[in-house]
Amino acid sequence: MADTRRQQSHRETESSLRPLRRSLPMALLRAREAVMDRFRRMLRQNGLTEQQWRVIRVLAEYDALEVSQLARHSVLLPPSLSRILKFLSDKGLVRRRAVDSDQRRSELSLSVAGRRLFQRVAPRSELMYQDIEQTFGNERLEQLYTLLADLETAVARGRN
Amino acid sequence: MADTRRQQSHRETESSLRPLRRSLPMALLRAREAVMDRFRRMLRQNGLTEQQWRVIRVLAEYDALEVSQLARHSVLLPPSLSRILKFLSDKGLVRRRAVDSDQRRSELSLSVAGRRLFQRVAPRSELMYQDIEQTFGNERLEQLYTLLADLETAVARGRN
DNA sequence: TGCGTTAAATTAACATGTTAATTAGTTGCC
DNA sequence: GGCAACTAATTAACATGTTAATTTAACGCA
Repeated sequence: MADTRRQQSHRETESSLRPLRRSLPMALLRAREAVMDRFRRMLRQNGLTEQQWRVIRVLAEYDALEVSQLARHSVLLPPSLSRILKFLSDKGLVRRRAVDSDQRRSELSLSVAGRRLFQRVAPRSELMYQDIEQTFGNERLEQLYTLLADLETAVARGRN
Repeated sequence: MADTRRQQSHRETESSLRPLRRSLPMALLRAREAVMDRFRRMLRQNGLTEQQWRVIRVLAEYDALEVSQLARHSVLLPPSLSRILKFLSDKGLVRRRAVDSDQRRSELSLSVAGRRLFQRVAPRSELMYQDIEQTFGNERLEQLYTLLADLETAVARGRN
């Protein structure tokens, strides 16, 4: 009887935090890691990190964006994006263009090489998505997208 | 007509990757960031990062674990965990105990101070969970947990 | 016993996450 | 016009993510 605790082993006399299985951040993290594991391998073979690819992908979709917009769309904090943009423009994949009306801002866009890279990698990415759709099922995938968006909205309320 | 492209603006003549709204990794990331934003603020006020708290929480639930197990349960890669354990044991929150049968391994557990910290922070964490449950609804939360676990299983299959 | 192999954990190196501080440019208002 | 307040972006500093290399110990087997 010295140790009857097992799975739910936090002592009942101590503050009782829900078990890890009921942690939403953990569940989201594990699911994301499971999905990204496949993508990361593919991206690495193309010399890209997950985040670098996000930036390229956003620019391919929106054509030209300022840093703030790019940060929002790619879900990157400005400091991270700054470093990534330095890397990508050093590699000649991204171009900067000054904005006349405001010298603090600049517009980012893909270079020709950047577009070529996107065109090469995008099909592989798309294939993986389709594989997931097939394995997981379109219906459940739709449910998941909906729930995730709703969750985002729900927790965003009551902040600020 | 120079720019009729809008949301779905990647040129149709280029390889067509799904729009960002249909990216599962992005959706998972945004949802997680929305949730974590609240937790991170609270944890920081207690001098902890998200990952340090994960480790403490796992140890509170499992009592004593070796590094590999701890890494798996806290969803941290061994290199990250090594650094975090150095930090936590420097702070006196975690203790190491050698394993007799195998000198490469060691067992980690919370110190008294670590347990006290857990007891102080856990209630605040639990409150946030309950707030999310209330805002988002228990039923949808259950659906989400189920879908996330299923997704994990689905994409894990067909790997190695 | 000795040695090649495997395994656990850490360290190394570089990229990103996170918050605070800084820089440079803009705006409002007198 | 000039200055205070504000804003966009970057830089700084430290923590973690990621893969490769290294260290140390255990194991298998001749």
